[in-house]
Amino acid sequence: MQNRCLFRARSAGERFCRKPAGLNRLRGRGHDAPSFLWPEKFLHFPANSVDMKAITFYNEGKDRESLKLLCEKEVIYFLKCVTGYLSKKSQILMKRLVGKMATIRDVAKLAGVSVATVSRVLNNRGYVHQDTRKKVEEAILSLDYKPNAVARSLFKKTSKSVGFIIPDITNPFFPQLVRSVEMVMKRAGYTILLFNSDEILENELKSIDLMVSKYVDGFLVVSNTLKKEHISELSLPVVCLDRVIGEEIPSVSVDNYAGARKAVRHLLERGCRNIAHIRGPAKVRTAEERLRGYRDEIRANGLKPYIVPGNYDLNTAMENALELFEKHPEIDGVFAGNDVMAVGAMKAASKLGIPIPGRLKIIGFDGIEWGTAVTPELTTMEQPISELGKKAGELLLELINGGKLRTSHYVFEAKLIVREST
Amino acid sequence: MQNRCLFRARSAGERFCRKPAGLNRLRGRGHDAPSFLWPEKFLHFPANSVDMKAITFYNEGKDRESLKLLCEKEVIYFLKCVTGYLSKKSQILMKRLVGKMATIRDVAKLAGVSVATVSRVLNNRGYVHQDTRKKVEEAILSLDYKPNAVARSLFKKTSKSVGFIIPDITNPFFPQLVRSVEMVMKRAGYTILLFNSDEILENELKSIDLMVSKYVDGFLVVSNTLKKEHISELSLPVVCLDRVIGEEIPSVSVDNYAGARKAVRHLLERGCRNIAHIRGPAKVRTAEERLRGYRDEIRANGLKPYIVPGNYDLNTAMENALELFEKHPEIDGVFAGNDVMAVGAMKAASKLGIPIPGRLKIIGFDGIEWGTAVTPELTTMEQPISELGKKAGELLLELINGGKLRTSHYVFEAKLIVREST
DNA sequence: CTGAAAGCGCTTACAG
DNA sequence: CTGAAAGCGCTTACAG
Repeated sequence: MQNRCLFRARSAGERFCRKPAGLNRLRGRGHDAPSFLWPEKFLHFPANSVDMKAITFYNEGKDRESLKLLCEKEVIYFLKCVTGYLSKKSQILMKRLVGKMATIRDVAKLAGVSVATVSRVLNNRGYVHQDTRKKVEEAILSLDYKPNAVARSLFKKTSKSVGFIIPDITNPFFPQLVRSVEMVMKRAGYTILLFNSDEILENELKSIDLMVSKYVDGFLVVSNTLKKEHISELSLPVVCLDRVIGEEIPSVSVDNYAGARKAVRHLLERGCRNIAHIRGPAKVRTAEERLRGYRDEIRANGLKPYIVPGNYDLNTAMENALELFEKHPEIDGVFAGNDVMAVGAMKAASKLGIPIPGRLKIIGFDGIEWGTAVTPELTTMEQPISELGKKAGELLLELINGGKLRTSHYVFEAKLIVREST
Repeated sequence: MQNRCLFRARSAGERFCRKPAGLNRLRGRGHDAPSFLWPEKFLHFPANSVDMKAITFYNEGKDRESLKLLCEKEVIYFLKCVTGYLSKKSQILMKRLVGKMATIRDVAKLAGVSVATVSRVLNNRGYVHQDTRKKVEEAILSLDYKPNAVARSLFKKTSKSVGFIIPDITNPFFPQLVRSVEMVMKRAGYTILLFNSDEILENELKSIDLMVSKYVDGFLVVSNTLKKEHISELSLPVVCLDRVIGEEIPSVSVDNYAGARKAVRHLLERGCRNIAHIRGPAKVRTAEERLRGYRDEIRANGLKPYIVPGNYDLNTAMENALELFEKHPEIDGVFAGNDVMAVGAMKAASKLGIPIPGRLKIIGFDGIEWGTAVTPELTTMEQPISELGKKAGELLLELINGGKLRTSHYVFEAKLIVREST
């Protein structure tokens, strides 16, 4: 039996890329080897020595064992030399073992056509003869070839991915938003890069730089800190979610002002006269708008406003509500800036033994799932979160496909969901 | 004044890439233009006509106005021709207006060095003379150059990004997990690609294909459906989270069995004798383990098991608990497979007027924030979610950097958090 | 209908 | 210390 050895050892740590010295003397020695075997391409594993056992295996036709051993031993081998006259099955096997993906050239070679042709059938563009197409498709299948997205990106300057900057996924408002955005984008073949910004401008800017360098096709952002200057120079489709950044940047949001007024009106209709508002954090647009809505509605009814600070989180709201209820036992209604704070207020009331909705009625804002978990269930101004996400995703897609950035602002209505707390 | 016109109109929709007919006759006409201006590279905008106003502006030295007009009018212009002898300031301006990023070649040209040298200072590798480095850094700054991550990826076969497949971000267990993973990965310079799988194998496999084609450096996965065959052939670092997939795949999880026994033991210590278990979905490993823990602990104490199905969600659990409580009024303790279902059980009890913890004690599993929102606050077996995520991220990073996939399984303990429901 | 070649924007081994 | 050149894996306009 002839020696089918194709492998060659190098000293450990050695690396080279092209024209390694001495390699031009390398020839195939198998009876089916091409006469001249200049290695076009090869992989490198820091090697110690020729692995005789592997060679023996290989000579005995036990490809799998041989290759496995070589991979384990980290021996250099010359991929192209080998694939040049290995059986198709072994070729695939080898690539797998080595974690090397088949490329368009492999497919072309196997199908006996040019890479251009393969590309054409891949992209279904231009003319390809039926028979040629068939050959190519077979090659693709047998090599389990998957086009390399990175290479495609580099040429097309597009990556089939979009970024999504949110303040904090841990805030129960966002998971649903992310989910609905992902759904639309995935359907269109886009991947989501998720960034939590903690509302810190620097983080947002860093994320944007990263996205740009990765050729994202656009991004969605929920932010108060970001200004239009940061975005408008980007010449990249951007859609703002939940909060409007500027006239020029398309956005999808909810009418917080109207929603707040409606919430207060609901409490009024339920007979409340001393209505407090637990407000969200200063400088957060949604919080400001809800506060304004509360103020205007209270004023319009000639009532006295009670405003306590909150931070859109449970504990601050609970503590401040506790203080409020103790200082102002006349309070009979609370409009909380969001559901989480509403739950905080409910806990405060429960601690003081104030029955809900008997002596105190509470309404929140957002419509997150928490509201149905608590007892009594929370009345709230529900935001159509999924629709927000869906719309934003669709808008972004439209911008990406249309190219030109049209400016448009979509405003959804918050919807009163009456449950047990009012 | 000389005509500094550099722009040339084409008919609408026309596209070309190289050697457009007639262009070899194009010359620069500005006094500072190079003598021969073969366009190496240019951008195309479907154009209508030469914009004389833009040319006038340009001739008057009003670069900004000129360029703006041309961009608006979508006129072809020859980037390289122009950048060839435009002032540095105008160059930057132009690129910005056109949404074209500076490349390494622009930097090289501006600094008067080769791209290799620029690359060297960029990557801080190899020798670069101080003065050269300075020149390059200045060019980088003045062009606001950012290296293109995609091109780098293509060469390096690495993308500084990792995937994260989870069942559903909407499940309150995952946001915190995602957050903590993101934190470790971001610190190391990695971006997260998020995939919601809905536990559907096909989705998971699709996501994996996508990730591979995008050269992710590894990924994290929470899945029951994925088998080791799907992963082990990938030669890509993978870490399983929350659920173990196989001996070979490194994992980070919680000892659900022990946690479940501890939970039941806690109820026993609190005096419960008829303890029910609302189990999680069949075939979900965590659910099975918790069930087994419950069963063994109950059996070890010679008690009778009560097991009702649940689906890790609120409503199913509530309905089934309702039925259970009505059929078995002797039940005095509930161990729910997760917190969400525990809240469901609480709601059921509250509907039937069963006082908690007076006549019924409830304990959950997970330690999600919900538990503190409800009244009474939920006793639970808290999983160290953030630590899980952190550990998983670190493990993945280690695998990515180490290259070799070592197998290791980290198991955390669930911790009893006694609150008001027991 | 098909292939050769140039190019996307980087990095690296090699040869000065 | 620096530059020319090849290559990562694709796509596309052009020339058959």
